[in-house]
Order: sequence, then C-alpha cells, then structure tokens
Amino acid sequence: MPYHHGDLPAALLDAVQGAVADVGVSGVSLRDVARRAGVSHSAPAHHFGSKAGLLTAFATVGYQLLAESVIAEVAARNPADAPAELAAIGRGYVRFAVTHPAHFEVMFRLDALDPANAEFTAASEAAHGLLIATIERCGAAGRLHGRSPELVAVSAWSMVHGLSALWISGRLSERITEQDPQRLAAAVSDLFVEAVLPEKA
Amino acid sequence: MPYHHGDLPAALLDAVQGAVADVGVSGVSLRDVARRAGVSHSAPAHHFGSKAGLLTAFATVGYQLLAESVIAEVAARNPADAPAELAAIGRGYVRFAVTHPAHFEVMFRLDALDPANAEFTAASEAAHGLLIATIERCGAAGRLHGRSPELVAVSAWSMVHGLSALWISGRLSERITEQDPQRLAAAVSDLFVEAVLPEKA
DNA sequence: GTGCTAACTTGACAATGTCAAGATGCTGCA
DNA sequence: TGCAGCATCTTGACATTGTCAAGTTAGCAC
Repeated sequence: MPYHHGDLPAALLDAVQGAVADVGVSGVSLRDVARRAGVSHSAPAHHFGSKAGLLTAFATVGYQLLAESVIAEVAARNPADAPAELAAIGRGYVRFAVTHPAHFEVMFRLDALDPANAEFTAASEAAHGLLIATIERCGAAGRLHGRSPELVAVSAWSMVHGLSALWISGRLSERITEQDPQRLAAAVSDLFVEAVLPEKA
Repeated sequence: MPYHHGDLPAALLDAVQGAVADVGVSGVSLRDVARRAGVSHSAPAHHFGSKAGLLTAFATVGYQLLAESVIAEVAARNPADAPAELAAIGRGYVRFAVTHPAHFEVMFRLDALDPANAEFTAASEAAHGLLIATIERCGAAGRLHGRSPELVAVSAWSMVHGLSALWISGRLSERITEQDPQRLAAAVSDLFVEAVLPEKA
C-alpha cells in the first residue's frame, strides 16, 4: 500500500457505492469509506472537502452515468420518430436507476449535498437537456397535439422519476406482479407515449 | 416545565417537523429533537426506541395525512366519474407532499426507517388502497381501454410521486415557468386522465 | 399513605465529521 | 545529482451523535 495511492479520489467514489449498497445512504460515514479504500480516516475530506463534497462528487458521476444510459438506450433502439425516442429516454432513465441505485439515491438527497457545486449542476443540466431536446422534436413533429412542451416534459420526467424512486424503495415491487423493472419501465414509457403523443389526434 | 409532559410523543413528532424544515432530514438528530421539545437528550429514545423508531412514527403520521389529503380533495371536487376521482387523488397526493414536505421526505427514506413496523405498513397500505379502489372503478366504468389496471395504477402513482419528489427537491421549479405546484399538479393529473382514460376509445 | 409502574433524567461509551499539525514522497530546477 | 516546494496522506484532537444502563420523579391503585 503505497503512500501515494495513484487515484484515490476514484477509489473513494467506488467505496461510496459499496457503502451505500451495504448500509444505505443514511449509514454512510466518511470513516467507513476511508476504511473501504484502505486509507486514513481523514483522507476523503482532504480530496472532497467534506462529507457533502464527497456525496456531491458521487452524485455528479451519477448524472454522467444517467446521460450515458439514456444515450445508449436511444442508440440501441434507433427510434423511428421523436416520440419513440422519448420512450427510449424513459427506459434509459429507469435502467440507470435500477442498475445504479446508490447513485440515484444520492443524486436526490439534496440536503446531504452541496447543491451549488458547479460540476454537479452542469452534469444535471446536461442530462436534463437530453429530455428537453427530444420534447422539442416531438413538438416539431406535431405530436404534442397542442399541449405545452413544458407540461409534457414535466409529466414524462415525473413518471419515470417516480417509477425509479418507487422501484428502488421496494414499495412498488411489493404491490405488483411484474418483477422485472426494465419491462415495467418499457410498459410505462410506451403507455405514456401512446396515450399522450399518439400518431393521430 | 413539569416532569410529566402530558403528551411528549406528540410534541416530539412536532419537533421532528421543525427540525427537518430547519436542517433537512440528514441533519436531524435525536438530541436536537429533544432540545426543541425541552426534554432530556434521551427522552425520544424512551418513547420511540431509537432514531429509526422516531422517524418511522413520523412517517406513519405522514401516511395518515396523505390519506386525509386525498380523501379531502376527492370530497371537495365531488367527481362525476371514476377517472375524475383519479385526477382528484393525484391532486391530493401532490398537495399533501407540498404542504407537508418534511413528512413526505421521511416517508421514503427507507434506509432511515424501520420498514417492518406494523403501524407504518398498515398506514402505507391504507393510503395505497385508495388508489387501487379508484383504478378498479375506472376499469368497471370501461375507461381502462383494455390496459392492465396494474399498469395504469403504477403509471399514475409514479407520475404524482415523481412530481412531488421533484418539486420538493427544488430541481423542478428551477426549470419551469409554472411556480404554483397545485396548478401544476392539476395540469399533470388532468393530462394523465384525459390521455390514458378518455371517455371514448 | 404506600407500593408500583410509567415517564423522564443523568451519565457514560464508542463512533462520527471536521480541523490543525505533522509526515511522506513526487517533481521541477540548479 | 541534490534540494526545495508542494500535493498527498496521516495523526491526533474536539465537539457532537445514538444508544444503553442506572437512577430519579410523579401519577395511581388500593
């Protein structure tokens, strides 16, 4: 174990993921993260300033992973039109959440983060831009049927965000027969697009 | 300040609300709650067993308030049919969340709660039952248009839950012109009902 | 009044976040 | 090569926290 780690910040962010998975976000401590990375108890604070700084950096990685997941899902589906692309975005959003639950949970614990952090807000903004661009293309294709783009964007975002949050909380899977979150996400996304953005008015 | 408080458990639950509002869920401590109620540092643990016990009791009250808000909204609107009732439930859900953000946040911090608590699960179940009953009545009225009741229930729940969570997080109001969450909730609920449960297929 | 029991306090302990001070080793420059 | 500067990481300390054991107070049945 060399004195200089090589890339301790990255190792610490990995350790956060493990800690969240093991003890939940509320149970994460800087000292536990340090132990997992094999360094002294105050090494995390040296690199990230504070506990909030560490979690904010972890959440920033989360937004980057979210954007990657959405982009990958859209690319894989090669959607025929803008509404199909919106459905793919929904699938990508939920797929990110269920494959990276630790990141997802931390991303929305604003009271444990430093919301003014520039990289954090930039990453959040970038991910949100993907949604807005697709909604605008739905409008350009005449598929909003007179509805406000803002309203459609908020509704779509709320739906996939709520699905992700409820699924991760376990509250949803208790009350439903479908146990595959990906299939559920596809069904919910398709329902929204078919009902709200149909081909004919 | 008498030795016997009268109703210290209720006073402690009130103190939790104030503490969450002031310092966020992550910042709440048993000792701070005790100080706010004017009692010794371990009085909360005496009544609620542990920090998780206190927060679970607070979340249980939250589910009761949620059910009350939903029922009040339905009663106030006197909906003409089951889909209109579903829209009213959506409004009531979001209204609860924005008027009781502290309760709402704690209710879904499963890692800080005792999810096995019987009163907690019962209150959660009761609130959920309101949604399921209305969805079933939508089905009986032929308004599901062949869709699975489960899928419609999950979609509706996800949408209002996501809207509530995003609004409370502040992430939503930054990116939208509508600044009245009640109007936004009404618009989103109506959009869902009009698009997914229209009068004619 | 006299026990009895629930309500609450006091005191202690290990663990935590943060800060100051120190130790270590890389890196550029003579 | 040698050395000065500096980022990296450690050590040690302090106030605060959650929890538990033991003690104190007061309502209440008889």
